[in-house]
Amino acid sequence: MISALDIYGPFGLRLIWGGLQTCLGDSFSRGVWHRQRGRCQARVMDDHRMPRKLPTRLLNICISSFCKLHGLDKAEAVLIDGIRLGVLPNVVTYNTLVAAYCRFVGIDAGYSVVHRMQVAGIRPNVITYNSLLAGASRQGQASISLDLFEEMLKLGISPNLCSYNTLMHCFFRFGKPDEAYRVFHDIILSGLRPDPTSFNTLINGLCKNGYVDNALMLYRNLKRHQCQLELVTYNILIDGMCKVGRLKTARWILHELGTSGYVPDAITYTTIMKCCFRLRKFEEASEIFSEMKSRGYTFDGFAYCTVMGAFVKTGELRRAVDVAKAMLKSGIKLDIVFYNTLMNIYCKEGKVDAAFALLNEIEEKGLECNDYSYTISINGLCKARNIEGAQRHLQYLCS
DNA sequence: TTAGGGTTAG
Repeated sequence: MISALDIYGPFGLRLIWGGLQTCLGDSFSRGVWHRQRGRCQARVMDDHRMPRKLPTRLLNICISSFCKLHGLDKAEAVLIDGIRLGVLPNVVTYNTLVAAYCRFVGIDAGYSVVHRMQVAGIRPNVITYNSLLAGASRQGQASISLDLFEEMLKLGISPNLCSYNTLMHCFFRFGKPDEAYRVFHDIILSGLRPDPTSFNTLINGLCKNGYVDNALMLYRNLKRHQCQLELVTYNILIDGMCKVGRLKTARWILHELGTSGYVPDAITYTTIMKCCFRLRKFEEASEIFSEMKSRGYTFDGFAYCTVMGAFVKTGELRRAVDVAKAMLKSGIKLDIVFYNTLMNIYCKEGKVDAAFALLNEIEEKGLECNDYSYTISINGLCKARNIEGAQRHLQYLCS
C-alpha cells in the first residue's frame, strides 16, 4: 500500500495537511474540503486514501475550497504554508484568488492579486481576465469592463466565449442594450459559436431592457433553427412577458415548453400565477395553482411572498394578509422578504406601530434587515405624515 | 484544481 510519504516525500502533504488542520480548527483531523455539487463538505482521509496528485494541485483544491467558504484569510494562510513548504503556486492558484477577491471584496482587490502573480513571474491568462470582467460587471463598471477587454487584447490574450458573454451581460445589466447586442455580433464575427449562456443572457437582457418583442423574435429564430433551449430560457421569456402583462403570450410559451419535452417547474408556475393575480384574473390563478398541485409542487416561501406581493400591488391588502396567515400556518421558515412584505401591508394600512414592532421581531429572530426594510419603514412614517419620526429613524439607521 | 449567463417574492 502506498502511503502519503511515498508519494509526497518526507514533509509535503503531511505539513500542508497540518496547516489545514490549524486553519480548520480541532474539529477535523487531517481533513480536506471537497466541493460537491456546489457545496463544501469535510472529509477525513487516511494516509492510504490520499490522492496521488501533485502538491500544487492539492494546494489549489484547498485554496479553492476556502475561497468558496469566503475564507480568504485562510486561503492566504494555506498559500503561505504551501510556499514555505516549497509547493509553488501556479496560474490556477492565483486565478482562484483573483476570482474570490473580485467576488467577495471587489475588483481592485482582484487586480492587486494580478499584480502579485506578475511579481511571482506568472502571466495572467484568459481566465484571470474573465474573473476581473465578472467582478467589474458585478460592480456595475461597464467602462472598466471595456478597458479590461482592451488590456487583454494588448497582452495578446484572446477573449473566449466566456469573456464575450460576461461583457454582454455587463452591458445589458447597466442599460446599454445596443452595446450588448454589438458584443453578441462580435461573438459571431470572431468565429465563436454562441452557447446557451449567450442566448439566455441575450434573451434576458432584451426582456429586462424593454425589448420583449425582439426577445420573442430571437426565440422563434432559435426554434426555427432547432437550437436546443433550456427550461430556464422558457422561464426567462415567460417572466419577460408576464412583467409587461402579456399573459396570453406567456401561456403560449408555457404550452411550447411542454411540447418541447420540458415539464414546467415551480418557478414557471409562480411567475404566471403572479401575473394572473396582478391582472386580477383570480380564476386563472386558481387553475394554475391546481395544475401546480397536481404536478406535486407545493407552495414555498417564494410562492407565498410572490402572491402576497401581487395583492399588495393591486391594493387588496386583506387578501395579502390571508396569504400571510396561510404562510404562517404552513410552518415555512419566515425570511426577511416575508417580514418586509408584511411590514409594507401594515404601513399601507396606516399601522406604523405594528410595522415597527415587526422590525423588533426581525431582530429577535436573528434576521438581518435590508434596504427594503428601511425603505418601507421610512416610507410608512412619511405616509403617516410623521416626517420628524422619519428623519429620526433615518438618522438612527445612519448612526 | 481556476472563469461566464439565466427564471419566481418585498
